[in-house]
Amino acid sequence: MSVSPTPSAGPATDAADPDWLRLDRQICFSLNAASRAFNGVYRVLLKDLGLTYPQYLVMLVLWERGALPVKQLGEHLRLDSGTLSPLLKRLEGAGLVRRERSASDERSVRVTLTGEGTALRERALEVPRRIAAATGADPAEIGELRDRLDRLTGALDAAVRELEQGPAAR
Amino acid sequence: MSVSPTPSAGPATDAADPDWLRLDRQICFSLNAASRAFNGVYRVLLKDLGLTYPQYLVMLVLWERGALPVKQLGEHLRLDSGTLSPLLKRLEGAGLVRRERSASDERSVRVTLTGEGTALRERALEVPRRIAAATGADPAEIGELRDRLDRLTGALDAAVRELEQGPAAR
DNA sequence: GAGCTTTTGGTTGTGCACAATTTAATTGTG
DNA sequence: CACAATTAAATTGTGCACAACCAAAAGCTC
Repeated sequence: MSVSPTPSAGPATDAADPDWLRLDRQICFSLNAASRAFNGVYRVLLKDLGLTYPQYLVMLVLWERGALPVKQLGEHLRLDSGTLSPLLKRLEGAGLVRRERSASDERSVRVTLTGEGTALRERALEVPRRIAAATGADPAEIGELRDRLDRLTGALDAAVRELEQGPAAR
Repeated sequence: MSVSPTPSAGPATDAADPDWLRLDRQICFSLNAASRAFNGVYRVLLKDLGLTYPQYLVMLVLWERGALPVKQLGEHLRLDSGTLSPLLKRLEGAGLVRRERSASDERSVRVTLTGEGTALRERALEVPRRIAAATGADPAEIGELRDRLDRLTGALDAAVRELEQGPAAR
């Protein structure tokens, strides 16, 4: 591969080269740190709105798409019911959404914005600008980073599918 | 800015332009998704070792630096005792580390690798290579992404500090 | 229509992140 | 020495992520 050989040590055990573990840590670690740092900024900015960051994501989808069943909400956000069910109950408890069984399909639960939930959008409008300011990067750079992350996510998801069902061959 | 104006609607309220919320969602959302996708790959690769991803990070630090007090472990990983204490107890329960009060400073708890914990390193050596393969990117691209994320994290952390103590002025 | 599979949500349990509080040991100051 | 302030961990409580499992409702097939 195109991995540059370690210029320093290790003639003896190439596989035990500590650099492998260090390099790796920095990749995954950097992403983890960035994710949590982002979370920290959102935590501060959303405190006034009474929302957590995942709750904000749910509200964004509802503001953009209107009422949705839980299933579709989960598809937009890549979250399953184990995460969404309690989250939506808290949003309902806060008076921002209603959850009501569909009449046509009793299995489906439709999530609808209340008046209060719709009104909250006004106060959320300035959040993106403040986030952009916090990143200290211009929109073009942010866009490039986003594309790169999306490609990475696609590759990682594909790798997981391959790892899980590839070797076992079902 | 380079944000393309919405071709469709909204002449009335510029501040209510839905694009702001959409664009924003994609930045934070992409990072969140990438972080969780990475977590998914690690989950699969680390299952054999009996480690979760944060536990793996702790082990990486210990393999690299040797025994450390909880405080320093937390500084390396940006994690506090609320996260580390139960995590370390689980690692101790798995027989990978020991936790012992320092003799010189009874407040401090020193985390030490057991023989089993040290031995586990051998089996972890192949993880980075498999992660790199899963990303589908060459090391140079990964390195660039890492630098970008680190810069982003720095800017976000600075923004949080400013938001929290700047306005209030202590 | 009886019986099977699929779909949709919910529940439970484990583990992590983080804020807030608590305890014990140490340090600093009079 | 007494006493306040600081420090290191632990604990508690809330919320999210995800796996595993369950239940009810549709949809199918014969």
